[in-house]
Amino acid sequence: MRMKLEYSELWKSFHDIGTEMVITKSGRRMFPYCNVSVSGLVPYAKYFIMVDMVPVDNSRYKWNNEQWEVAGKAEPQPPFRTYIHPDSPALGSHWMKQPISFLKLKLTNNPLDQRGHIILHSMHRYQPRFHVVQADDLYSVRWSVFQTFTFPETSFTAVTVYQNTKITKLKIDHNPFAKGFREEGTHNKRHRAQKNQLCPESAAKKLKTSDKEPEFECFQDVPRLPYDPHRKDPDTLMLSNMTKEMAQDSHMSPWEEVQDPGQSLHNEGVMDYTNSEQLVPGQSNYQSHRTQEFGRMPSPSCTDSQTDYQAFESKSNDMATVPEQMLSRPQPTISLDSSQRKALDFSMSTNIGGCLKDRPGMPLYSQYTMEQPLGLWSGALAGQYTTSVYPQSHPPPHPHPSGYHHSNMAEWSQYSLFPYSC
DNA sequence: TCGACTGGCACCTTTGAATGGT
DNA sequence: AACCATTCAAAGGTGCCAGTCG
Repeated sequence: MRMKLEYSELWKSFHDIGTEMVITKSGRRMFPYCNVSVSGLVPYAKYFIMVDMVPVDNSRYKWNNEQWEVAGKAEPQPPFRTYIHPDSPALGSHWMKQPISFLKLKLTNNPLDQRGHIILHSMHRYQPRFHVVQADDLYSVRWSVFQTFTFPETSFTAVTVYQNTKITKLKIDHNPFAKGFREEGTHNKRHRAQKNQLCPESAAKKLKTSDKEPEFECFQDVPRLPYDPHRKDPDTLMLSNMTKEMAQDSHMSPWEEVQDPGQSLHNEGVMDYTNSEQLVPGQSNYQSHRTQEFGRMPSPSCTDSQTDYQAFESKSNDMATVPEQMLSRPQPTISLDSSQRKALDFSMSTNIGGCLKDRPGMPLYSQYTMEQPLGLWSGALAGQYTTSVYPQSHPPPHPHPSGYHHSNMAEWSQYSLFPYSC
């Protein structure tokens, strides 16, 4: 299986300066947005394609003297969300037919967001990850074969206001929605429009004829992102029928059930971000490699801490080395007796995203899921949970502070729980 | 005091319904 | 009746900026 980032030259032009993505309370699209093409899928097998964003490091940044510099430790990670491409699940032939667009993926800084947007912290760096999961439906995603792809040039700093004016200019130059801010000689269109207020009809007419081409415009040497007006963007569907059905079944928003839980798609067990504390953007820190992970979601019956994750170094330029820390990933699963479930249920109802009140001074961010695929909200009856509770001071390793969790929790990890979570 | 954030604004694109012509 | 092209308004995506907040 191969994945290629479309318009990587445009991404690189942003990356060279230090990509920034605006995040807003209501959600903001990315620009450039993620667009990938895949090959090597089994044409008649069904796949889910997903995206999530992982912190690049454990730092918060500030823009100072025309450059990014570390401004302290990262804030506690907000609820972790995974964006499922709305075509999912679809046949391999469908995914390989044309590039896969994540145009409508939105980023927000609202930790209480109910619309399924990916929640990020401002002034933190993130790296998008693309997951290809071979699964017939959401119920089997949990333990299906998957591969994860990462493109270093897509990393970015989340901001509420652009810091680097060069980034602002690049965005204005290439994003059609920002056309109104482009310069035209000494005056931009905004100024011209103000003049045309005396004669709005002629101004509108002029715009209608001259600004017709609905494409991403690229100046100089930056490639264009083509726009096909005849293509019905699959993103407009927003959710697959499967997801909608699940939502209807549960009388909840699909996002609330599927994506809201703040769970990582895959076990990022020993991701160690602490070694990458550096200025962003580094002047020459662009890494030309691609990373790719291989794995299998654990069997529901597997309760061991280790699974058969594999990774290998790719020979191609598009798929290069796998970070060493990804080679082994713990997969803790625990079975709880009734008293433990009771304690966990109490914790779920009182402490999600907050602190364990009975452990003052030990702020926690809690995530809980149920292992049984059909258990969903009644999963307590199944008696099997996968859970992670970790300090807000991201990242650990940190001695696990909780009293009722897997022994492997000392190894900092965020467990693979998607999508059965709450 | 200052940096981060928010909401409103003007400008723009996108979308889909309505309309008319072939 | 079906198809296509055009028009139009509404919805929504942009960056900017003044004000607010911590």
